[in-house]
Amino acid sequence: MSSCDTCVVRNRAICAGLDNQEIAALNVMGRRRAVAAGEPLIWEDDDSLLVANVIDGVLKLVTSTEDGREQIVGVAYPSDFIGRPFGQTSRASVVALTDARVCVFARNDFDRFAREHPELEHKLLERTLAELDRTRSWMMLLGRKTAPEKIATFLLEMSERLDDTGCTPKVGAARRFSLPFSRQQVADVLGLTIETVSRQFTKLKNDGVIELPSRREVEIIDRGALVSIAG
Amino acid sequence: MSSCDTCVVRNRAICAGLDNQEIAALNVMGRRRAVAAGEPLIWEDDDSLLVANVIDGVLKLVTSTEDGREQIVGVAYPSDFIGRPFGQTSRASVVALTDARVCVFARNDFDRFAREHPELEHKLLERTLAELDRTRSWMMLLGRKTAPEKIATFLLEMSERLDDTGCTPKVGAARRFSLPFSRQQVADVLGLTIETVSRQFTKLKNDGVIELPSRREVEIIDRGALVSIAG
DNA sequence: GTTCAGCCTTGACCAAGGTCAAATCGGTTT
DNA sequence: AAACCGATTTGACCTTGGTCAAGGCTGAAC
Repeated sequence: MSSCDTCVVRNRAICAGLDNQEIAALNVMGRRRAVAAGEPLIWEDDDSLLVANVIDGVLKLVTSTEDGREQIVGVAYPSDFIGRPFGQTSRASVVALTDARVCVFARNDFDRFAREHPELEHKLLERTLAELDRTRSWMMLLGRKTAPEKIATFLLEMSERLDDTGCTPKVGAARRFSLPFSRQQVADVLGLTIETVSRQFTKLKNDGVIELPSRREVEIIDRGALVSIAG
Repeated sequence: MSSCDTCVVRNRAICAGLDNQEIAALNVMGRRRAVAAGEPLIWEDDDSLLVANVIDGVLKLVTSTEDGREQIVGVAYPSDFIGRPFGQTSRASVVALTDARVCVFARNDFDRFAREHPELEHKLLERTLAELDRTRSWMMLLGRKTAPEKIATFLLEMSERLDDTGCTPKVGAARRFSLPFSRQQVADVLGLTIETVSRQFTKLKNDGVIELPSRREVEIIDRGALVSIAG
């Protein structure tokens, strides 16, 4: 029995829709790997040697300047695809934010397999197009939104992606969730400093819009206010 | 004789590599269209009804907030593909910056054709992955770079994309070029205001890094300085 | 239970870049 | 040549968010 048979993201990842024979072939090429929180999986500007599906956990895609400034350019959740197929180098590092499990493939093998399986390439294309849409709307946030707008938008997006109630499949947005990000990482997503993030969080709490039961925990009290701040 | 036969981007656009029969089929589906400078081709949040290849000219992809702030999230040059295949809505408007010619397809027809021609989908995937890389490095610029760094990075990118010397195929970066952007549009690309853009241009001129022979014209005098400012 | 280290919050201050207003420039029309 | 108009530049001023420097929490280790 292949590990794909027991894969929890089997029907949501790009593997969905492949027939048994194809899954078997993929299964031979790939292997599961655990990545501890904080551990990198792919390095910026390195040769692109591997690609992967996220099984569980959350990972960040990050680019840095020489003088150490960081910008998180993407976040990968379970069933997301990471890495740069059909290209020589990766232009972002991939680092686990939480303990994560991924299903990794050598890029060469994956590229070859993908070219032979149009259905897989199609899935990858759809995912890449959706990611491009999401990335572009994040550009609007980075270029044109104020700090309060950025924070509100971020919290709303998180509440759609995460859910602490254990309710699966998710029904809309979560009221309460646990951030996979430290304050610094929130700052790196939004193009702000850690102090500004902290001050905006505190302000939302004081205004009764959110509760902060612990450092990573967020509870949305007044979603309407958040939507209106997000602009 | 099909218009593809005389198409100047025939070997660079996603049509490259298709056989004669495929080109003939595409040719039946598509039609050429002129878009005047300033004229929109696709509207944000509209149903995604068409996709296109750029034949010549430059177009911007732009998203706006309700209160009128704009962010240019992409720029399309000849041979680039625009529009949102395999999706119900477009998340950015596409507007011509210069007079442009495009080769448009009804999205439905294009989607169907693409699914039947894996080689075409592969080309589209490669292009989309490259665009995602470019978009992500622009996120770093928007989130983490200062105004002088943004302007310098922008001018260097423009000098690689544009060339007034008429030298084709291009040999490296142009020393002198004509911006397809107004000052306001430069501001909308970089997440700045028109005044800041103007001041930074003037400063670079006063420092002897660039010349500004006319409003749209730029000549790079000291590329090294520009690279060092870009960081 | 104490200690410790790392993360987070808060305050005082500062500067980059935004805002508002006016002047200037470059083309075009008359 | 004069008038005009939109785009750009420039100047004065101000706000947002960054910087720097203490403190305060919190959870893990002992």
